[in-house]
Amino acid sequence: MKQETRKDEIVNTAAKLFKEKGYSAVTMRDLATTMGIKAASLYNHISSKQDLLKTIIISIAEEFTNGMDAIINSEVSTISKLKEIINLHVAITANNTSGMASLNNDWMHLEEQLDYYLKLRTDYENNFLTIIKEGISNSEIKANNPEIIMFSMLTTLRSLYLWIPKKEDLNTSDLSNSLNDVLIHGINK
Amino acid sequence: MKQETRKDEIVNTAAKLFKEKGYSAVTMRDLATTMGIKAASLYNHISSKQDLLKTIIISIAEEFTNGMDAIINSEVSTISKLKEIINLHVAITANNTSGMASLNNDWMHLEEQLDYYLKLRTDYENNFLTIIKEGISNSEIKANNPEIIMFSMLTTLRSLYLWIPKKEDLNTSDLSNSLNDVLIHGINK
DNA sequence: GTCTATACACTGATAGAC
DNA sequence: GTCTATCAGTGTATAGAC
Repeated sequence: MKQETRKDEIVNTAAKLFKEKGYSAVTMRDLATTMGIKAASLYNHISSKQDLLKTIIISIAEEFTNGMDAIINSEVSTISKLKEIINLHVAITANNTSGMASLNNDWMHLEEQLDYYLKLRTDYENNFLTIIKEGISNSEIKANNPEIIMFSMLTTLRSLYLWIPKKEDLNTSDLSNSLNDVLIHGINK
Repeated sequence: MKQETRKDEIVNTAAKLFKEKGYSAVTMRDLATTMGIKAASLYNHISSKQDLLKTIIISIAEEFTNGMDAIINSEVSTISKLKEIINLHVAITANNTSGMASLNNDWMHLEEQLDYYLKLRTDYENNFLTIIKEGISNSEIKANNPEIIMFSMLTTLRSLYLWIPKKEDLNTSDLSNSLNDVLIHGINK
């Protein structure tokens, strides 16, 4: 564990507030009050409010990109790859629920980094879709509309940040397994 | 079709802008400019910005409540009830994609109506969960964690607003059927 | 139904003292 | 690392003319 710097504290506090009210509704004075200091003091550690958003979102987006790159290049079955994608989302979200909220809801307020974020996001979705289409080709997956399959899985996984903090006794591997059951095998008997 | 009043035009334009940037990031001047008038003129038709949010969110929330009340009181199988819930979400979302974005993302900015909204939402989720638990009791549904089943279905359905506008050639009944396949029957062969 | 003019609180951010 | 003081710009909303 790296030592948490003052900037890290500010970023983490900002992420929590952004999760509650959204980037635009959180003022630098709100953030400073929560930290127990004055707004001007924040600027000794960060350069702008936008800097906070960028720091929160881009690091998580890159985690997803790196995870997906490893998965798509692994030589396992499609069903195994999908399980690994579920594990990836559960692991990243459990580690940073607040940041996931900003990633999902406030990416449009990125300025300089918006295009870069959108590229990471599009690439991720394309890789996900490729995996599903492979599964349909090799008959591991039913020939449903692949976009709907991806949409359904991805929106569930992207919304995990809403759900994980509610379960105080979270076991990430139990959660991954349950999601795998529901998302892959369906719910009807 | 009722005639669209000036207030309706303002509400619909506001919903579109709220969908793009979120309630807090949209200014009354933005809204006025989009309408082709000055900000002050808006106040001849509405009483406040908050009034717009309330109008957008509460009417949709009540549609969901009414739909759910009909479903939970119908005497059909659990699988049929779940199909009807999917139909309900597809129908409401197809009819008002922008409003669904505000419902999902900006409900926390409601003021007087916040508690009322939260009650409608909690009741809806409890009814949904009751239906799933009934299905497990009567062996229509696998004995997975019912909260995870609801979470997975509901987050997918709540995110439909992101997906429906992308499909220019939308056939709502095809979409409902595809979602039913994926959500109920799973994706693996 | 829309305008101009205006109020006045709040916003992100900087300068410079300690 | 935090403070006080401050600025220029923007926020919602109102009053009153046309």
